[in-house]
Amino acid sequence: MSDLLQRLRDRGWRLTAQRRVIAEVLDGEHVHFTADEVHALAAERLPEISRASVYNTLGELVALGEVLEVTTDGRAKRYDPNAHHPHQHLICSGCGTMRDVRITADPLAALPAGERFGFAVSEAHVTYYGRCPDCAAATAVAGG
Amino acid sequence: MSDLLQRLRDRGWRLTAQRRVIAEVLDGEHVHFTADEVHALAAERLPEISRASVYNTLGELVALGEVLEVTTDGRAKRYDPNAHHPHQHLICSGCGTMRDVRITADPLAALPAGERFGFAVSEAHVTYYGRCPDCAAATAVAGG
DNA sequence: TCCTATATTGGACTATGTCCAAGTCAAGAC
DNA sequence: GTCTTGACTTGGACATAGTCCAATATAGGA
Ligand SMILES: [Mn+2]
Ligand SMILES: [Mn+2]
Ligand SMILES: [Zn+2]
Ligand SMILES: [Zn+2]
Repeated sequence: MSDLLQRLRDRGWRLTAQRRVIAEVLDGEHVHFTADEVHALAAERLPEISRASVYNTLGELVALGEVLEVTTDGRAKRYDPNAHHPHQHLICSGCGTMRDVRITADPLAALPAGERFGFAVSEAHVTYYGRCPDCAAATAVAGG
Repeated sequence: MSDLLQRLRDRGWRLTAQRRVIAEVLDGEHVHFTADEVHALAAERLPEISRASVYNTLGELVALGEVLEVTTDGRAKRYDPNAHHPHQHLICSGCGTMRDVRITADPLAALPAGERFGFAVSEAHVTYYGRCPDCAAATAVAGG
């Protein structure tokens, strides 16, 4: 049993077939699926799983802090199981691929007091944009 | 005539009543309205303006680089007329208020080569989260 | 004033996400 | 192993944000 499933059981969750396949789908590196992608991948193993269960389970995992919700484009939210290692994101503006990255400076230090408008600032998200190697190669072929 | 309307005319845009009121709505500091908010405010001056025209015009302004599209929560996109002065955003996690902020370090410098995965990285967006003074005061009263 | 390419409009349609009442089932009790 | 029950799942209705289109209107030049 995965660490995630064990933690969920410790919290009193019933380990249903639906929750197992969702946990399996979310197991991996650089995983940032949309709810519909999670549903499609889960349905490969458990064809009758419903969209409602996927949304329910993802929402609960986010509430527990086991999964992060990431919204970058104006499209569907993405679900990130890498919740226990703080990180930022690098996104390809061509294909949308998203990589986890770790940065070497604290972005909070770059926000001077005079720019805080009296807010109690607690968190910063940094999102990098660029072209991935695949998209750069495709542009080179197509565009000259 | 505003600078924005002048630039649009220079680009060959027809200056319709709809485009004028949308430009008026977008004139101000710390403006980050949703499309529906732009529509409601524009309709105060021009009641018959359609949602389609608001979406059309906002989309064109974004394509021209006159307005920035900002997506932070999973809700509606926000439209930011402050496109000619690079800035980042500070958002209240209580009420959603968004302020423009300028930071003192280049976030690109914090992303080491080993974390770039072969991407040609071109841009970074930093979003700060915290509680605004109003929401902090409300919490202090309600929560003790 | 007239013409016409461009812009606007209402409404149908798509995508994403939420909610609910009815049925199902995991897991503890025995 | 069987029973019991409250938690879980489900399909479908509903909500919100956004796109698209054919018909209509109009800005601005001739
Ligand atoms: Mn991630
Ligand atoms: Mn802004
Ligand atoms: Zn790419
Ligand atoms: Zn606030």
